[in-house]
Amino acid sequence: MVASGGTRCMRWSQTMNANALRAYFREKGEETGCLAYRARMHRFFAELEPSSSHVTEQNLADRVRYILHSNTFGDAELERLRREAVPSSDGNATAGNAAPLIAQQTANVDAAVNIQFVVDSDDDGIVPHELEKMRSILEESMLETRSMPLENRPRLPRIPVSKRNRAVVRALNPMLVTYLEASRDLCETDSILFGAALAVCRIIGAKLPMAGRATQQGSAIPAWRKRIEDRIAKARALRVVRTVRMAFAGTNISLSLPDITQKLTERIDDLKQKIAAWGKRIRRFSERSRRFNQNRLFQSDQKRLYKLERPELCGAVQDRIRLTLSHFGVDCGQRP
DNA sequence: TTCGAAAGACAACTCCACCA
DNA sequence: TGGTGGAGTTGTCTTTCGAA
Repeated sequence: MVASGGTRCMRWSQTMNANALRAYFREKGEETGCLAYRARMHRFFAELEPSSSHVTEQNLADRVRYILHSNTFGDAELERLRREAVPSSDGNATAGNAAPLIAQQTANVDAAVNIQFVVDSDDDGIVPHELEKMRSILEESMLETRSMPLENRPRLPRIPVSKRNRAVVRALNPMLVTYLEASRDLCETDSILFGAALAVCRIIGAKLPMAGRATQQGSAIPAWRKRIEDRIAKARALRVVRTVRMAFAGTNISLSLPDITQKLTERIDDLKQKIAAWGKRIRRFSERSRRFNQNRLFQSDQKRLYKLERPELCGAVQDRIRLTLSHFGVDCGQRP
């Protein structure tokens, strides 16, 4: 990601976020307005995250502020990190109780994840003791969802359709009936259903992103472009004649027969044309996105656009002006 | 029906100016 | 020196639509 100023955006993982907070809490502690804590916090963060040497003091301070205001971590998790960094800090009673609860919940979830249950090959049934385990995960998930603010709910992944996953859903369905019948309003129904979906994810071991939208390692290259580039690489790596020669080795068929030669040539031409077409598609996309960005910058900040694109753009603009003027019969000389 | 492109909305992140 | 608001940029996700 490239943010304003042309520097590359980094992706902050949950571990880095936690370390940023550890450094913040450790150096800032309970004090307010303490002096030079940012430098100390920065040094401590560098110890915790040696690979993040490019993070500046200001970056780190911004990041801490962002984490604290964006619900990246829940209150209980924040309190836990604070107490971990500043052991003398007692915290308030609620948070103090919440931290062990979270720890316990995490432990439960860890234990629940990816149960190796036995699926009966005939009727997709699940053995009774696994059903009990699943029921307890379901109950935990629903309990958790009920007390969780909507914005803190994790984004659930799409679950691939498989015999195993279908069996889990089939096994959970009858368990939901009791809860749904007792549900008094839509909110409760919603919470039950979300809890059930969460339970399915946990049972099958699907990876759940952290609450509040996880930071994912993104790629600047769109997926379709990567696919085309792969295709091109594969097509280029293909040695048609050599492969065919190897395939026919040991037989009496000669590759120099006119019919075979013609077919090979056609195949090679076909591949070449495909590669050219794929390449053109990528170039069209690059050009389009370059123009799109220029237009957007032109609308928002012309000064900046000319500064960034000076050499080629100035030329292009001058050409355009010259063309317009010449259209009205004005001669403006040659370009330098 | 499936796949890919385009467009829009929103989230994530960075930088800078300003104030106390 | 630290805190903060706000602007700007880019990535990701979702929806829509057309082509195969």
